[in-house]
Amino acid sequence: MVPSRSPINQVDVTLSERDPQTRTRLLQSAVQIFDRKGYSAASVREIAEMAGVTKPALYYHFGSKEGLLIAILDAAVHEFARTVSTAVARTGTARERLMALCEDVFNLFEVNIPIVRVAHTVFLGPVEIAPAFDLTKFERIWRESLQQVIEEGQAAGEFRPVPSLDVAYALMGLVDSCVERQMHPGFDPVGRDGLRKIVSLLFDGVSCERRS
Amino acid sequence: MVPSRSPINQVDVTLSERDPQTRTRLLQSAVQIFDRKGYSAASVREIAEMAGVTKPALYYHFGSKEGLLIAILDAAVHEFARTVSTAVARTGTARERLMALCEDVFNLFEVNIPIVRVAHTVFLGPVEIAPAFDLTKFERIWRESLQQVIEEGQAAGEFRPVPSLDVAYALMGLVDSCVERQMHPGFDPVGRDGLRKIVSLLFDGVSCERRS
DNA sequence: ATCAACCTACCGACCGGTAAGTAAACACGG
DNA sequence: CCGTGTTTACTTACCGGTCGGTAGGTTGAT
Repeated sequence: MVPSRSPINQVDVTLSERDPQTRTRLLQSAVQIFDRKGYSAASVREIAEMAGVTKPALYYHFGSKEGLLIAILDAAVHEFARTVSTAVARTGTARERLMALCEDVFNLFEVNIPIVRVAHTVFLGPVEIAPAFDLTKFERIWRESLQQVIEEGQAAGEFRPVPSLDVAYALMGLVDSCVERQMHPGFDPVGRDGLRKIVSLLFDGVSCERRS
Repeated sequence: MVPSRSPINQVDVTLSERDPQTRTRLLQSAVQIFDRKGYSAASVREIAEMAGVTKPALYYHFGSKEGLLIAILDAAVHEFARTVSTAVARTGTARERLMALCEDVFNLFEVNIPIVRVAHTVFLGPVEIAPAFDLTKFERIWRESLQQVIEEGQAAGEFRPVPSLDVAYALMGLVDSCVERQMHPGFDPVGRDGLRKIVSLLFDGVSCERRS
């Protein structure tokens, strides 16, 4: 398995231009390997080979294995923030906007499952392996956006006056669990329709008679 | 760090009896190390040392690193099944029984967070590291128990006639997300009270006007 | 005498990371 | 337009350390 200038594995390269794609290919390869093997079990050799370069090229661009992971997570958190901020700017009832926000986050995660798995296992996984990167950014961005729309809906008389934080936790839990069901082959995927039905349950309630 | 017969680290041993605690101590040590370092990054040397034995003792009892992991997960799934089956046998309204089931599962997970983290990262983590063990057992046991109570509640006219699977998914998602918030130091823990409030939201609904 | 339950000592493979060399692109004084 | 540092973006070759796993001996109980 010699590192080749024209790697057959995955990303093909137009050839003979020195830099411009190397960094990107390293990032793409790292996401794949981290996804399949996990961060700890992934080897920088394998990542570099898949990208068609050698190990020191990786260290030139990212400094360390952890630097590579942080670069991936950094890009992910920026894309997540972009998705959420555009979703919040929509119009409609608070319920419609919350549903759209949940769907947009679900869609973003669904098309980036490898990155989601990496972030997820790094975040909830072993404490001593955790990189110098604040993964709670994801949670804070999402929670604050949700709470904003929820409180607007309560001010408009659309929602009952329950604590907006609890509603935000509930919505995040529902979306997360739907994403997790997409992540594992042993689960029946719920899909966007399933997500809509489940989130609707939270809005409308399950019990016939309401308490409170 | 010489493996000692009377390990100061964690589990203390009554001393000089040869076998009977070794297997148990290995399991307890493995849970701690897997929790802190993750399965891949954990070393069998370190696990054996913490248990006060040497590596071949571990291989004598469990055959391989993966065998050790499977033994942990096996015990966990049995305790989980026991907890769920006793919780389902309670009396009361369907809502009360579902709430109690969610609380019992939450409590079980809360006092076993290291094992939960190990199972969680192994289950949702890297595909190629996944052991020869069916983690969907957890999901199946829990989902079927929930659906049973939900359908009884619907038959009694206590719940609206929505698909019981959707309600089960929602409840599992809510409980899981509360557990995940307990797992990470960067989150404000929600606790049992938070769980009750969040699950109540699903029963009573958030919107003022119900659709459907 | 047998056997379960370990121990010591060792294996080859692979790990993350680095030192030192090099080819191409670029900067710039003449 | 040319020669010539300087810099960028890598390369080959190597390091000490650790990994999971095992061969074979030892010890105490039955």
